[in-house]
Amino acid sequence: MTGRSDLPHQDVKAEKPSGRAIVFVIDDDVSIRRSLSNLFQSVNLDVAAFGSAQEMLQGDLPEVASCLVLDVRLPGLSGLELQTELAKLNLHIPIIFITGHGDIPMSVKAMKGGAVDFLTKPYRDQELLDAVVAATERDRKRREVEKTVANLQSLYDTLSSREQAVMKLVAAGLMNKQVAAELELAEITVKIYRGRVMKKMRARTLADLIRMAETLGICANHPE
Amino acid sequence: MTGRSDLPHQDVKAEKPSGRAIVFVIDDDVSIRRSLSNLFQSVNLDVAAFGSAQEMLQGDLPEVASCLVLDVRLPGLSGLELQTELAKLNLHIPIIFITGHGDIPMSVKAMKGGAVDFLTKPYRDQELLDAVVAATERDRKRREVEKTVANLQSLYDTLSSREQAVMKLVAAGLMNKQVAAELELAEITVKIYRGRVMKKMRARTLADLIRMAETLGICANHPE
DNA sequence: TGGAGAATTATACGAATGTTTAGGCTCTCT
DNA sequence: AGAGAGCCTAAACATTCGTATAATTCTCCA
Repeated sequence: MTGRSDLPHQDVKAEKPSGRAIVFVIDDDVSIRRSLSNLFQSVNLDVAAFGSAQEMLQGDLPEVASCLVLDVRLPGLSGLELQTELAKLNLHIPIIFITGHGDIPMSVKAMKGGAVDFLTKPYRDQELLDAVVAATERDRKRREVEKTVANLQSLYDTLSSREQAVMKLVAAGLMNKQVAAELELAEITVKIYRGRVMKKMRARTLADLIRMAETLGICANHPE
Repeated sequence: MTGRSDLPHQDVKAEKPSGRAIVFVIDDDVSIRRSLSNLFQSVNLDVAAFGSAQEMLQGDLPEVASCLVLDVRLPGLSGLELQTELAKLNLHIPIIFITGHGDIPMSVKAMKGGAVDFLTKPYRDQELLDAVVAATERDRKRREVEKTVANLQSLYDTLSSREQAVMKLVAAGLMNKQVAAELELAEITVKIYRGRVMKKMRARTLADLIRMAETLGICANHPE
C-alpha cells in the first residue's frame, strides 16, 4: 500500500515524485476520512487526510498534481473560508466540496471561487472520482504552465538591468538604433547586450525571444 | 424611454449601437417580465423580453454587449437546456439564472457551464443588478478580443497560400534562407512574399507579426 | 492571338543585424 | 593596491534583411 490514511503531518511528497497525484481529504469524521482514503487508494491515488483546515494549512503542499476534497462544514475554518484563505495565499489547488446540508448560494459561491465541483450527499463514488480526476488534471496543467513561466522568469532574473531594458525594447519591436536612442547608448552597445540576452535566455531566434517576453508579460510602452 | 418591454421579436440592435448593453429576459410570467424590464430600465439598460427560450432563439443576437437573465423552469426548453443549446451554437452570451425551486446539482451544472450567477428567489434587486453588470462587462471583454482576432483573421485571409506559408515559417523563427529551402523557393522570392505579408497584415515590425501569428494560433512545425 | 496578371527568379544596393577583438571606466571585495 | 565584475564604446567584418528594377514563365480571358 502506497497511500497513507488519516494521520496529519506526514511527508507525502517523498513517496512518489512521478506522474502520480495526491488527494487531500479534510473531514472531521474519522470514518469518512477512512472511507474516502480507501476509495481513492483503490484507484491508485495517494491520499493525505486531515481533521481540520488548520492541520492541512500547517503542512506544505507537494510538488505533485493534487486536489482537495473537503466538507463545507468543518470545525474551525469552514470549507468556504479555507477556499478564500488558499486564494489569499495564492495557492491554487483545485477544490471539490462535499456537503450534507448545503444550499444553493453556498454552492454558487464555491463555484464562483473556482471550485471544480460541489457534491451533495448522497453521491455516487464514481461522481467523486470523476471530479477528482478532472481536478488533478486541471492542477497538472496549471503546474505545467506555472513551471514554464517560472523557468523563464529565473532566466530573465539572471539578466542585468541594462540587459532587461534592452530585451523589453527589442521585444517591443524597436530596432537596435532606436533602442540605443531610448537608453542613450551607442548602437554597438545594444548589439552586445542583445547578443547576451539571446544567450542568457537561451533563445535561438528573435521569434523565441518575443514569445518569451509575451509569456513573461513584458511590455515596453513604445513612445511616439 | 428607450428600452422596450416584453414583446418578442423586436429589433433592439437598431436602437443604441453605442456603449449601451442589452439584457435579454426570458420568463413565462408576464408580470415578472414586466417587473424585471422595469428594474433594468431604471438603471439605463436596454431590455428585450421573451416568454420562452424558443422565441429568443429565433431572433438574432445583437452586436452589443449583452447578457441573459432567465428562469431555470421554462415552458418548452428549460434554462439549462437553453444554456447547452447556446453553447452548441457557439453563442457565448453570459447567463444569469433565477430560480424559485432549484437544487444544488442544478446550480452546479449551470455554473460549470459558465453561468455568471445563479440566484434563488427571493433575491435582492441589487444582487441581480450586480450580476448583470458583471455579466455584460464579461461579454464586452469577450467581444473585444473576439473582434481583434476576427480583424486579424480577415487580414490573414487576404494572403495568398504562399504568403500564408511564408508567414507561418517566418513567425516560427526561420530565416529567409530556411523558409526558401522549406518551400523550395529562391531566397529572393521569400523576401518578396515576406514584404507583402508585412504590408497586408499591417505589421510595422517583425515583433508585431509574431504576436499576430500567436493570437491567430499559427504554429509551424519547424522540422530538424 | 494578344494581353493582363499572377508567380517566380535575378541583379544590385542600402540598411540592419551579429560576432569578434580590443579597449576604458567605475564600483566592490579582499 | 589589486582582482574581478559590470557597464560602455570602437573598429571591422560577415551575414541577413528589405526594396527597387527587370525579366521569365504560366494561366486565364477577351
